[in-house]
Amino acid sequence: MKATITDVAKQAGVSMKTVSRVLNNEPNVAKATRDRVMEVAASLQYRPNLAARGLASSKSYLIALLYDNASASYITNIQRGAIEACRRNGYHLLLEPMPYEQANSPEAEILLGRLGVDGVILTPPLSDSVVLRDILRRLDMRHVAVAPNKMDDVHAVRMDDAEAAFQMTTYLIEQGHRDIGFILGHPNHGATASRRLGFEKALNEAGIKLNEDWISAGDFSFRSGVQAAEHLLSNPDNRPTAIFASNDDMAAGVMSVAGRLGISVPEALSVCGFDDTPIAQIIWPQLTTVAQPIHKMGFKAASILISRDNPDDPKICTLDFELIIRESTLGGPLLK
Amino acid sequence: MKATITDVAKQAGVSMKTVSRVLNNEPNVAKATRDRVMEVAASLQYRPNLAARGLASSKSYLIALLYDNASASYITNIQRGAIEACRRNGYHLLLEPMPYEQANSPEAEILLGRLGVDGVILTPPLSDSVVLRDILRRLDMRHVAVAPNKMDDVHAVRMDDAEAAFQMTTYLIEQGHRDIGFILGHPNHGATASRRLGFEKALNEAGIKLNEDWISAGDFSFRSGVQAAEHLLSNPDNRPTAIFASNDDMAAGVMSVAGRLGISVPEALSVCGFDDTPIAQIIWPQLTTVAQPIHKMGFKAASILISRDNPDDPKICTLDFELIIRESTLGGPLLK
DNA sequence: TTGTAGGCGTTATCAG
DNA sequence: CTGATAACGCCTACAA
Repeated sequence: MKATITDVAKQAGVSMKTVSRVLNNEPNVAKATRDRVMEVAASLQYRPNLAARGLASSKSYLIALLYDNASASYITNIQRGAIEACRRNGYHLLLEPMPYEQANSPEAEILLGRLGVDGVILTPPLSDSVVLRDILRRLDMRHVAVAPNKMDDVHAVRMDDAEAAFQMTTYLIEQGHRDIGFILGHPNHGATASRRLGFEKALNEAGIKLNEDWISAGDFSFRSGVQAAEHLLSNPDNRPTAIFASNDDMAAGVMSVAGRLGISVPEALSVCGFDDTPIAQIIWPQLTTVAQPIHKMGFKAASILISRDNPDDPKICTLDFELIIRESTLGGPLLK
Repeated sequence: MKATITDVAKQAGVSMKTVSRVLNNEPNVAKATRDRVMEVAASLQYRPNLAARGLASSKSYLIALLYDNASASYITNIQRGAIEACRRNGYHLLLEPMPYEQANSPEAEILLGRLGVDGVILTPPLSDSVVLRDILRRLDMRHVAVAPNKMDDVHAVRMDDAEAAFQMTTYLIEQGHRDIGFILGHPNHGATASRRLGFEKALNEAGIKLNEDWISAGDFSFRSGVQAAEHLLSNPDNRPTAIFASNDDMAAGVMSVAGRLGISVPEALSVCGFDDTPIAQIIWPQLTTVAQPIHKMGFKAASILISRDNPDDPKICTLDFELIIRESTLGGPLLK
């Protein structure tokens, strides 16, 4: 049979409350007592029972990560960060996939209701669902959104997607490009609008007229990048000299089409992406992109949930991004 | 305040035990009673408290997924499968990363000890650690290994890696290749040895003498594939006509080197990988590879842990693989 | 600095 | 078929 707190208490000749105090690092325990308890606990291989602890304290020491079919690299990075924060505080991370469509349905409330966790991390595009955030609020569950857009009603960890897209576009313009194509992300994602905004703002400030025809739909998938590129590059006499895809997978799609059409990258076409996923360094030429601090975002999100201070006052944490310049954009018109 | 089982019992005019019976689908409840309880429970938005249930039944309804830095796509697929099985049974999946080196240290026992889950899924390379499996047995924790090699002392979900490598190599030989290079995986992974075994067996049966020089070290990373390819392709007068990489990332590395050296794939060099990760369809030409039923493995693994039958008799479940032939190998010597 | 009593919300036992 | 009552292992109050 497994040792319980009572066993430890008996062996150590103290009350169970004292053992509890020692185990939870509470003050007001004599050092000698503390040491003795620790010793006995170790010798008995005592492990606190999470369920019992949870029942008594009405805490579960569990955090749930809610996600839709985000890219594998994105989701694993968020996970790593969140788990790191959990480990430091004796928490564990639960995985809960939830299709975006379901977020607006009654099922969502049921699923969340039985979850019984201390907090929930929402990742895009779920973090953009107002309905979902309402449900969470109604259920009185702490939650934090990992999201690109500003929200003042919830805790949020974000990155300034618009600013990043602005800077990237400005960089392309500085390379001499004036004919720049843009591939949109999945319409459900808030990031899609933000990135487009930054793109358009940069063109605007540079006095370049927006060519609506060169803004092409996409959904963050490689395949959609291929289709968008086929559209953007279809007219040999009038095509962009640079294409900014809203993520790396779609940028890879562009490169693949360029290769097939004999358009050499970066000499005849500059390509850049967003996210700095592993693929950015695997394709050739390597991809210019925006590195998001995804790992750190996961860490921050979990930390906010775990910390007990000011649970009410919504806090927004904006993290830095970084432009990663690689070969795929080193061939702008200015170089010719 | 949240509704408890007692509230439901009062409202429905029955005892809490009866409510409990209804909720757990136990027999011996009159249909009328059952319906009434269900109704009240719904109207009260009653959700059973996991901690309380866990305490009383000494079950946590939690399964942990233990993993090292497996590839993002591998780990997310396992996750999806495992979660699916969990959901069907009211379980949840906990994520526990653990570096392979740590698996042999005392920390592992501590971490696992406090985990308090009903079962553990081990993924490669952790599933190959005898020490880790011993710890789990000592802690009396149910576990199932997702692993390529045969083990008769634990529950295991596996795929016949050796056979898959054998078939793939045989396929290459049938295409007319006799000079075939092989890139090994990470030495910590049991899959590495199995795949090599299958490769060598195929050469053997075809009466082709093994060229040790053409078996190159790797570690499953893209970078290591690049290095291995640089080695294998270094001598223009004597190089393999096909390279079989132990996974897709390394195969992508090979293609990248081939591109740089002006060796066209598949005309001058056939390349194949293993795993059928997304990258296999993103690189060009698309990669011939082995599709593992990773999702299904995760599902099976979780199902075994959840099911309560024959918990002692170790069961091994071998799943099917599939050879996926794509462009990267459609240029063997026979075609010329 | 330490201990005692009571309860957290379920499930299990055993009687009706 | 149903119900009272006792665990389950820990934490929170409140005493001492």
